[in-house]
Amino acid sequence: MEKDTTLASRQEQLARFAKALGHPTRVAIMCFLAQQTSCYFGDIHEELPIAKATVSQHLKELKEAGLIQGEVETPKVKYCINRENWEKARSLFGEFFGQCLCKSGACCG
Amino acid sequence: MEKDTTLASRQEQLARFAKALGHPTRVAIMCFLAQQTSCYFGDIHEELPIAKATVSQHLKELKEAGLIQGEVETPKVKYCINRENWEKARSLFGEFFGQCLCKSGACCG
DNA sequence: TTTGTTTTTTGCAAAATTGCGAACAATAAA
DNA sequence: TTTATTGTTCGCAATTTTGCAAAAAACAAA
Repeated sequence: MEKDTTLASRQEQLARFAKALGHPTRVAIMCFLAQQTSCYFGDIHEELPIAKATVSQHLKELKEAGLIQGEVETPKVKYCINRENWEKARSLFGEFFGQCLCKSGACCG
Repeated sequence: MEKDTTLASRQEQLARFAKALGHPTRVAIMCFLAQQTSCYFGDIHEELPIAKATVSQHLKELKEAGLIQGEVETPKVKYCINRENWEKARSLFGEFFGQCLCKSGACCG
């Protein structure tokens, strides 16, 4: 089973990542995770002015998008960026913004 | 009135852009606009397997996020990327993915 | 076993998103 | 004026998202 790298599938993957980043709280979580060595649930919750159930929900979405991963260290849970997928996202966004710079002089004006 | 460049406001702006890009159809529209010299509504609609009302709705959201702009050329409407905001988005995503590369050796593992 | 700690899940309500057909708006052409 | 052309808006339904409190899960410690 080969990896699907068609334009459509890359666009879908980009949209999936973008959707996960489409909420300020989730962007804040990603930035926080990127700058911390310890990243337990409680640390993340402490940073945010929202209920822990809500934090958990946002973490779940980031996890399902593949941007982060969680590791149980009973009774805590340590969260971190999923480096492999993070790199994939970086690459897709890079390609997206690269090709969309109107090289051909397209666009209005 | 100064421009707000706090971390929180940049995160919010990034989330707004990301949210607009959080749907495969809208990503496809952006890619299409970036590669065309003519970009009338009809051309965009032709590319997509969805009703024109739906296309119009997606264009409206991209416009409200500031990523594109429309210009009436009766009876058509010409759409194009909003270069200024596009550059702003590119910069924000660049910063985001740049700082989140785990420079400090943070993250698990 | 009971208690305590940490996080997830559940249940609920409000709001937003998605998609479509039909109706409408704006203008040019016949 | 009537007719065509091109897009937008409206009204509707189905689904998803967002946020929270309360309950549940998982396990260590007393």
